[in-house]
Amino acid sequence: MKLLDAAVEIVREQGFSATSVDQLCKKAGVTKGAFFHHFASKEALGAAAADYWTETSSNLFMEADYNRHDDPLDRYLGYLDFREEIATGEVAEFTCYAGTSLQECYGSSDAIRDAAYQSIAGHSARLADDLDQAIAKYGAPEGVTGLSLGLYTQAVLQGAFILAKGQGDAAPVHDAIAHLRRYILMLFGQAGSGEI
Amino acid sequence: MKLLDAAVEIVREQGFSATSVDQLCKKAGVTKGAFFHHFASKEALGAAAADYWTETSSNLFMEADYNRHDDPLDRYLGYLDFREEIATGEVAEFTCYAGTSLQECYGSSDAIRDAAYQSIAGHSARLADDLDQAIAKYGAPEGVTGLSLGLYTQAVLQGAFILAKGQGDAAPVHDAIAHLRRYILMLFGQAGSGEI
DNA sequence: TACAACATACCGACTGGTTGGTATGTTGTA
DNA sequence: TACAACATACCAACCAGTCGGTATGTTGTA
Repeated sequence: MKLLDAAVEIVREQGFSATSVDQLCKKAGVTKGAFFHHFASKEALGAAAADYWTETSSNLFMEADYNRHDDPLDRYLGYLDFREEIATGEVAEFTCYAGTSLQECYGSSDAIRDAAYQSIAGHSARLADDLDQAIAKYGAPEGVTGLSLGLYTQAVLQGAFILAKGQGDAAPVHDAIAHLRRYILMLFGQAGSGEI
Repeated sequence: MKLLDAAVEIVREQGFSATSVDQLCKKAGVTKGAFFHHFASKEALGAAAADYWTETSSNLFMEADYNRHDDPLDRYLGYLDFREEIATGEVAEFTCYAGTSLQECYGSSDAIRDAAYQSIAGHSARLADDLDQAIAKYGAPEGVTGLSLGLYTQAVLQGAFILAKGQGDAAPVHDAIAHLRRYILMLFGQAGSGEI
C-alpha cells in the first residue's frame, strides 16, 4: 500500500510526530479523504505501518540465501553478513522503522509502541531458533539462551543505527557487527568443537 | 535550569516533536515569554538540552566510585556495573536523552542531531581511554581499538534502551550488559594474563 | 436479465483547536 | 536610569480529523 510505504520512508527520515498527514498523502499520491477512509487516525496508520514493516522485513530475511546453511551457527553468522550487506547508502534507507518509532512513540502511543516492539521481538524470536540449535549443538556458558542472544543481537543493531544516524554513514553498523560476530565466535568456539 | 530539566524529562517520555513549548513551560513553571527570552526557538532548546545532558551525565559518571580502580579494565567493568545499578525504576528515567533525540531528530534538525551525537561520541571517547589502556596492558585481537569498543558499548546500551521501552522495564538492559561484559572478559582473558 | 438497494473507495473544502513564535508590557536590581 | 529577566496577550500557520458528496462496484431478487 502506497500510504504504508510512504510512512515507512518518511517516518524513518523525520520521525512520526514531525510528519503530517498531508505530507504522507502527498508522498503516497492520495488525498486526505482516502487516508481517513483507510485509517481511523494518524496513530492507526503508524501502528499499521509497523505491522507492514514486520511483514516486509520478515520476507526479506526469510528469502535470503543464508538460511540455506545446514549449520544453525552458520545461519546466524550468515544473518550478520547479510545485515552488513544491506547496511549501505543513505542512513534512513537501512535503519529500522520499528526501532525508530518505538523509541519515539513509547510514551505517546501505546498502539505504535506495541506494534513496533512486536516487530523487533518477533524478529529476535526467529534468530533465537537458530541460536538455540547452535547452543544445543556446540554448547554455551551457563545462562546464555537463544532468546537472550537474539534480543542482544537486535540491541546491538538498533544501537548501531543510532550511531549511524549521528555519524551520517553505515560505518558504526559494520563496526558493531564485527564485535558481535567476534563475541559469538568466542562464545561457541570456547564452549565447543572446532566444527565451526 | 528548570526548562532544560523539564526538556530532558518530558522529551525522554514523549519525544521532542510530540512535546509542545507550552507543555515545557508548564512543567518548568515559567511562561512562554521566559522560554523565548532564553532560547531562540524550540529547536535551540532541544540542542541546549542535549548539551545540558552531556554535562550532567558526564558529571554523574566522573564522580562515580568505579573510577578509583587502578586497573583500566576494572574501571571499564565498574562502569558496566554502574550502568546496571542506575538502570532501575521507570524506563523514561534511566534512558538517554541524547539517544532518544538523535534517533528522532536526525533528519529534521541538524542542531539537535549534532549536539546529541556529540554527547554520545564524547562519552564513548572517555570509555575509549580506559579501554586503550586495557588493550595496552592485556593485549587484544587485531583491529580491536579502545574507541571502537567504546562506541560498541554505547551501541549496546542505546539498543538495550529501545528494547526496555518495548518491554516496559529494565530487564533488557541488564541482559545486554551481561553479554557485553562476557564479551569484554573473553576478549581480554583470551589475549592476556590472568590478572583480571 | 434488469434494476433497486446497498457497499466501498475516494474526493477536497472546511473546522476547531493547537502550535511555534512575536510584540508589548512589568518588575526587580545594579 | 538602564537593562536583564521575566509576564501577558496575541497572531498567523498548521494540524488532525470531519463531512457532504460522487463514482464505481456488488448483491439480492423478481
